[in-house]
Amino acid sequence: MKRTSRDIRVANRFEVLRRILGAGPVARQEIAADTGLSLATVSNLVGELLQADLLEEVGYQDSGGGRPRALVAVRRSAGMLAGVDVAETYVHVEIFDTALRVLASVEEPLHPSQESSPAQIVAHIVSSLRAAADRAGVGPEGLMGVGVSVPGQIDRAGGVSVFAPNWDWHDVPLRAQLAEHIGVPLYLDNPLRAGVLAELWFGAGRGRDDVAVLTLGTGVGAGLAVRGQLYRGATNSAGEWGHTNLVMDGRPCRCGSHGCVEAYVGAPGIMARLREIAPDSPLLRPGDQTATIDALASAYHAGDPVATAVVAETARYLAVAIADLINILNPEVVVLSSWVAAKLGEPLLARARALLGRHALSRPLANTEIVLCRIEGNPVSLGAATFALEGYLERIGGQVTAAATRPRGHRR
Amino acid sequence: MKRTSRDIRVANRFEVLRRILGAGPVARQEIAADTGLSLATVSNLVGELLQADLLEEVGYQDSGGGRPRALVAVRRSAGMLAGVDVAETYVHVEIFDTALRVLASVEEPLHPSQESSPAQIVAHIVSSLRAAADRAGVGPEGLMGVGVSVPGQIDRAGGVSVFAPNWDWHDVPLRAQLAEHIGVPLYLDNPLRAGVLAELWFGAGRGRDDVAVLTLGTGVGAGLAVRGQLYRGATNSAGEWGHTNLVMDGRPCRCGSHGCVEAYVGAPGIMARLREIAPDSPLLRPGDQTATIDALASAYHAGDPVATAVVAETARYLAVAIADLINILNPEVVVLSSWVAAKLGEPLLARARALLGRHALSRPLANTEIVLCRIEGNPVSLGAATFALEGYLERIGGQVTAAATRPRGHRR
DNA sequence: ACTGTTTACTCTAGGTAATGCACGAAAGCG
DNA sequence: CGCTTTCGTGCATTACCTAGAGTAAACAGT
Repeated sequence: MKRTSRDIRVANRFEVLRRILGAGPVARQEIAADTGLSLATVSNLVGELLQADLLEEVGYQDSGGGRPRALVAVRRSAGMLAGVDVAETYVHVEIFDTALRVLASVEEPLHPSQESSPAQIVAHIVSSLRAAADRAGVGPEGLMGVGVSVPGQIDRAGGVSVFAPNWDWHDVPLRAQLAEHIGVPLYLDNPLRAGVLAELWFGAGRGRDDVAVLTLGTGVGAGLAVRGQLYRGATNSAGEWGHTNLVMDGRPCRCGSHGCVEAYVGAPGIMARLREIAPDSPLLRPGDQTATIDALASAYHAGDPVATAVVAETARYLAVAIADLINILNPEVVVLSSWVAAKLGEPLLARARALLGRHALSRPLANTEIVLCRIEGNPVSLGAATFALEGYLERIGGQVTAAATRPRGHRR
Repeated sequence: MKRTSRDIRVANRFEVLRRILGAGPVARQEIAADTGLSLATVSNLVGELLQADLLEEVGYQDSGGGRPRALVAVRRSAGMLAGVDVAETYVHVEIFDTALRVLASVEEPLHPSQESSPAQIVAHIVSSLRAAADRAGVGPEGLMGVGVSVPGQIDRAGGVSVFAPNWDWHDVPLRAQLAEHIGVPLYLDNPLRAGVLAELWFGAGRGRDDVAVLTLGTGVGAGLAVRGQLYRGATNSAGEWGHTNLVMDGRPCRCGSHGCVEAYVGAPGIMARLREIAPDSPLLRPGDQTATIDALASAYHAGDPVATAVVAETARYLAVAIADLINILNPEVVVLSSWVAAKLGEPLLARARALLGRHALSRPLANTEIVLCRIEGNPVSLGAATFALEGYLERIGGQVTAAATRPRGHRR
């Protein structure tokens, strides 16, 4: 692992921009105090970002007798980024401004049975990206970068979908295929990693070193961050928490193994539990996970005993699985994300919390914050766009150091 | 996580010394090629280490017509380090030379029922350290540093044993108490972290980024390394793999939970299995884990069906638990260490390997090497001494750059 | 208005690191 | 005794971060 001083610079650049994004208009002094960097360095980095037109000075803050503090904020019109979330049943594209606020979004459905070839998926990505960019008033070539999240295992550096079980893809050079249609920098990765990036920049992971972001949806997994940076593992497939063991020789899992976490706390697992508890329940919508989870959520809030039993039992499994993660990784914060967490997260987490003490070691547990994802909109497309933002930040800067902000044009 | 250029320097210093320790006498050129550092930088770092007397030039290598390459090696007489492994039933001290070869070792037994106060343990550490240093021909004050591994959770920076379940210690300021008797730098941590440090410097973890070292003994746990560095987690308690779930509502574990990995693959767990399979087996030595595991090992090699069944069943559990770790962490290498692995590791690993494919995802599994610990002697005291070595390396250097090795005193 | 005070920012110098390049060192070869 | 080859190191350069000096922009009291 070759480390260079450039890495420090880039990390500091990330950090400064993150603070500004998180705190809105903010003074240099405050950034310096928060990051522990010297004021000179912050001033330098801010100058760099100002010159790159990513920031602007937006006002002044009285400082009680002295020179007022200039407040810097992200120049939202500096450019646009796109984040693409490709899932089994849809392609979701969002266009963001440089403050990562959604400007436009487009979703196209996918029909898993008929649409599974790379060419078809690529066509959907390209067409929905064009449509979204159009709505945001920019040509696709005007974007600063595009991040794409696709399920499965990704060779990020090569831009290759190494293996996507849902479409049975093997070594599909997705980035190259997309590059034929899109002439801006492309970043490919998977939803777990996009999710953790979104939390690190905009969610509960801000300013934290060690983070686990649990994706609770149809599939289940964890995105991990270590020392403030996304952790990928040896082959970019760390975080497959959904396929760790929960019950020896338990339910079969779609991964081929038995007793995986996913088989118990993923949406199909929850449906199976509902079927076990009440085979004829009207809450059960065969073939429709979303509707079933929705029905469970509203029945739970209405006090329905079947829904309560399903939630309680699911929380029992979830608690054990979260405890495992806490014991192994000792993270500062664990975030529950994705659609099952959005719909059922609150009762699941409340009940799981009460059980965690039975399984997690008490000291790591006491030092771990467990929260629901608070990011509005789709964290995966946000995270994908953040890959593009990071890529852009890595490219800027260099020889720019001196006298970047000379003409101030101050009031009066 | 504040990163500074000093960290880079220290990391490079570690890396260079690691190569020299691993490869024996080696030329600067080779180090540069291996590490990717420029020859100038390597020369600079080597000069620094030469001036600190940690290295010496030991010979020359013909280079076919040109100036011969000078070979540098560790000057083993440069000083001594101590590593202390404190366990439930013994205190084991080893004195090492600067190449981390054992010069002397002393072991004192502990009687857990009578000796559990910090003062008693400290007395044992101090007395055995004095005895060992004496055998190595050095006063305890002549050591370059002492690393101490004690079980439980450690506040490394503060040198405090935060919690040690076996002695029911809470917040014992062990380093301060030891410092009253030992006037050299002291480093406190736990066996999991010592074990992974030993593997990173001297074992299967050399040159690897992401490593998991499994400790299979009475207790079970994992030491983790990420990006080539020990991973501690938020409160220095990452790696408690032994207390992750293997069987929902399974065997009670001494941690208070149920169904933990430790309860199935730790030595007491293996004994319990033997008792289940053959309650009257002569292999069973009640109250003596070591003898029982020894008996199992030799019976296994003699083809005994009971021992075979016990090993096979244990391997089933071990395979699942290792698969979990591979799926979550995607490490490059997994090392099986500690005394159960030493005695029974070969058959356990052979059988577990055959089962791993059923539980671990195939691509991460295919990229993970799983090996037995090849370190001779006690990896925990070696790792503890390595903490002291790292501390020493962090302190040296600074203004030393110029003309360090001028008088060469070349042959002829 | 003027002067001092306070606070914010920037510039310069200095320290640390890595590295490319050139030159001296140390061989072998004719 | 040059000539060639290959090492190793000093020096200059570049790229970081930081302390501290200096400058800018306010306010307060004469």
